[in-house]
Order: sequence, then C-alpha cells, then structure tokens
Amino acid sequence: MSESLPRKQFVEDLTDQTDDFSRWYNEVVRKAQLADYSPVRGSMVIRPYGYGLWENMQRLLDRRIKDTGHQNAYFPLLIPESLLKLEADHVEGFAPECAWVTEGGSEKLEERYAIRPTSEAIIGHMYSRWIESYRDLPVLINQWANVMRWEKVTRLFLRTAEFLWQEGHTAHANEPECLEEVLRMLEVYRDFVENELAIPVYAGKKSDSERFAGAQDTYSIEALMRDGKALQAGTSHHLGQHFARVFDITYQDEQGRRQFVWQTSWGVSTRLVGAIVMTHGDDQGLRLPPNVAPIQAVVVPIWRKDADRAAVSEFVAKVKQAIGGVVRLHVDDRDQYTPGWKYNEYEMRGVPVRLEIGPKDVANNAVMSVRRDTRIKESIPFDQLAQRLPALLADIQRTLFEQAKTFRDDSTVLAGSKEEVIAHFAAEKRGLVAVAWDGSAAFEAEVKEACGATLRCMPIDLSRFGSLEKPGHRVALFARAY
RNA sequence: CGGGGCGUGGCUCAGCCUGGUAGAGCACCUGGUUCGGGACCAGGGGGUCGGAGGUUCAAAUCCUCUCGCCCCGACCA
Repeated sequence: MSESLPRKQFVEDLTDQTDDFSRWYNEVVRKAQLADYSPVRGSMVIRPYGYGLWENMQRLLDRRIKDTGHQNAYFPLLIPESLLKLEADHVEGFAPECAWVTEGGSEKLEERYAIRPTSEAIIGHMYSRWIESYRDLPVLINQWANVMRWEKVTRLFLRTAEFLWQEGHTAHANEPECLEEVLRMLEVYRDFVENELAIPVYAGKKSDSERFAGAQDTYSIEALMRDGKALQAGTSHHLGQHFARVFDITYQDEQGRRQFVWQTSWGVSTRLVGAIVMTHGDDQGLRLPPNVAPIQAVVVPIWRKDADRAAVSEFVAKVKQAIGGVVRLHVDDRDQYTPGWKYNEYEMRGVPVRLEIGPKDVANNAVMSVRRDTRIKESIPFDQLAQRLPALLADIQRTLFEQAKTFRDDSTVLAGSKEEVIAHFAAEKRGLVAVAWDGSAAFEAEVKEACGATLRCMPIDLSRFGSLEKPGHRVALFARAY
C-alpha cells in the first residue's frame, strides 16, 4: 500500500513529549508498569516495578534520615477530629480534603476520625505526653506512612488521593536549633534528590501564600520538569511554637522554667517518582537513574540455532555469577520475545544498561553493552565486567544529572521587573524566572492572575542571581507549577 | 469545583448520526519454524458495548440519571 503507515505500529509506542506531554506521561507510567489506575477514585496501584523504584528511594533516604540522628516510629492512621481542630490554620488548610471515618462496624462513632492527611496533630498530642524536661530534647522522629487527601483532580504519582511518604517530626528546646534542623533536612533532601535521583533543584523559602497550613515558615526544593513546569519535590517546615501551644508541648529548662518546644516537620512523597519520570524521560520512555533503578542492567541472550543456545546460556550464567552481586541484574531469557522486542521494551522501561550476549560475544569472551542515556555501544571483556559496569552506571547517573541541570539552567532566566516576569510566561509558559521581589502578596497575585505563574521559592543559594539583589527585596523564582 | 472530551474483548479503536442483537489491529493460547533493533505460518479462546432506568416488537446505537477517566482553568505533596 502506498499511503503512509500509522506511526504507532506497536502497542508500546508512546506519544511524543512535544506533541502532548501529559499524555506521554500517562502512557509511560502505565506502559512501563510503574502504576495503574484502580477501582478507587483518585487512587492508584503502584506496581512492582514502580514500588521497587520507591523501595530503592526509601532505602537511600532512610539511611540519610538515620545518619542525621532520627529514628522511625509509627502513629495511627486515624486522627480524632478534636485533635485536628486544635490548630486553626492547620485544620482550615486540611479540612477541605479530609476523608472521614464515621462508623465502626454497625455503630456510628461519637467522634469522627480523619484519615490522616498529615500527622502533626496526633504526633503533637503524643509529644505533649512524652516531653517533660530539656533532657528529653530534641525529639527526632520520622514516620514512613500512607496519607490521604481527598483531591478533586488527580494524576498518577503527582497527585493522588492516597500516597506514600515519610514525615519527620521534631521538637527542640529553642528556635536556633529548630531552624538548624529545618535547614539540615532541606539539605538532606537536596543531596538525596540531586545525587540519587539526578534531579537538580533550587532549595529555598516559600512565600507566605505558599506556606504550609500551620507553619511559621516553609522551605522547599523545586525541580523543573521537561515540559518547563516546576514541581515541588520536598518540603521542610519551621512550625515555630504554634503546635506546641495548642497541644501543650512543654518542658522544664535548666532553670526550672516551663517552656514551649520549637518544632519542625518535613516530607517527601511518591510524587518523586513522577519527578524522575518527567525529568529524565524521553520519547522512547523512561530513563531511570542507576542509583534507584530496580534493574540496573538487563541481559538479553541471543541465539540463531539450537547449537548456539547452550553456549550462550552457559556464558550468561557465568556473567550472572560474576556481576549479579555487583549490580542489580535481570536476565530476560523469555523465549517468546525476540531480542529486538526486548531492546525496545527495556528502553521504554528505562533500564540504564542493556547487555547483549550472543554467539559473537561468547566467541569474544565479552558482552555488548548499550547505555540507555546515550545509546553508546561498548564491548566489555568478561574479565572487566565487574569493574566496568559500576563505572558505566556511575557515568550514566552523572550524565542524567548534567543533562537535567543544563536544561534547568538554560530554562532559568532573570527578569528585571514584574512586567518582565509576566511577559515571559505570556510568551513561553515554561521555565523559571528569577526576579527581585518586593515581598508583597500583591506582586504574587498580579503575576498569577496575569499568567498563572506562582512564586516557587526564594532560593538560598544566590550565586546565579547576584545581579538581582537589591535592598528591601528578595530574589524569588516564579514558574507555572504542578 | 467550572469549561471541554471520552468510556465497545487485555490495549488502541471502528460501529452510534440513518435502532435489527458486535468488528479490526495488536496482545493472549496451541503447534511448528524463528531469534544481533519490535519475527512468521496455521489453528484457537475471549466482549452484551462503564452502570441504572426509560422509549421501542427490537437499544452499543435514541432519552434521563449516575459512575469513572483525560485535557484546560481555580485549590494542594
């Protein structure tokens, strides 16, 4: 036939990012089997491949959380309404998206319970019982848990009704220690997200309008997705003494005086999976950072005739024996798919390195490696695999970060005025715009009204924005955001 | 929550306007040949058309309600 064939000949084909980024995102998340929709409105199923990614993230972040002196604990899923209501701003912020439990068995409850949207309230209540003396401080507790927010509009990983996260909750004797903790954990997040997820971020402080409900100050790390929209990748809150006052969390200091504690809370969620997808993905699918990829290298055996088969299988077993303990290796020896099919499949799923092993490789006593990020092929002698493969993965990790950073930096522009900020987003609708902000809510409102961009954060590191600094102003980054 | 769009085998979709009792490609199963960039041949299984109600001799198709999903906006990790 002469008419052009449909471009999408295969089930695994994806919409191009530039054609429709949202559609590309939904397709890749489902086709790569990270997650799927569920019968529960707004709630998704995280499939083994996606959950494996989360588990690797958890492991790396949990280590950092413990290395900074925190311990894990677990608090109830249900929060009594009376506790949630104590902090006015807090309940006002979360009430619209609370799911409530009103019955137990066949009996209506005297007091309804919120399914935790966050745990400040119940943890505050417990801290008031546990903290008596300055000797009890600081309290440094983290919780890995699920939370629920009755969102009207949901998106896989980015905003779902139920999601997984960690929430740290700490109590301190004074404000300097409290603020130190807030910034310490912000830095832990920056380090984790940049070095393990290969996502460059701007760490900074939120404006009053973007502050967490009930917090004195909120800090965040902000990333830029491939479509030019910003994504809040983690938050660290300076809670001040708001919760201490309403939950009566006090201690006796060295002079015997009763004092309110100073608190922090901080969290990152499964939203980071979405950030990885949208930061590194391309038209072929995912590109997973090796440090968190569930499969770091996939072996695709190849044979032409049965005679090759035994030799190839034997060599594959040798390779597995040699490097199975060094990298997260998967051997796909399924007979019903051809090598070519597997190449496409694993590229779509973002596996950092593919190892092709066929008769030629057996003859050479080597394997053919192909990088997902650059597609560069390289024959690696068997004896060098255990050294070369980790180095290759490290280089891919570095390359993904550098590519993302170049994109992020190129997409960050400076503006001399509010009007320039508005003009930028009127023309582009993408990227980050830094500007000297006068601190007024009116400025933010005007920009938002005019072009939909919001103040993402006031970056702490001003090395790129020195020229914008001026008295009475703060450098602020604006972007259209998820 | 407002505006728009869509729900038909596992997936993508045709059929709906002009009612007559369901199709294609891919996927799946069996056998065989294949396997270095998405293999091929032959045979085969699977849907009652998101759900409920209504109109009609007859509904995937028309009407009402409802649920879900997607996109764009207002609010949030």
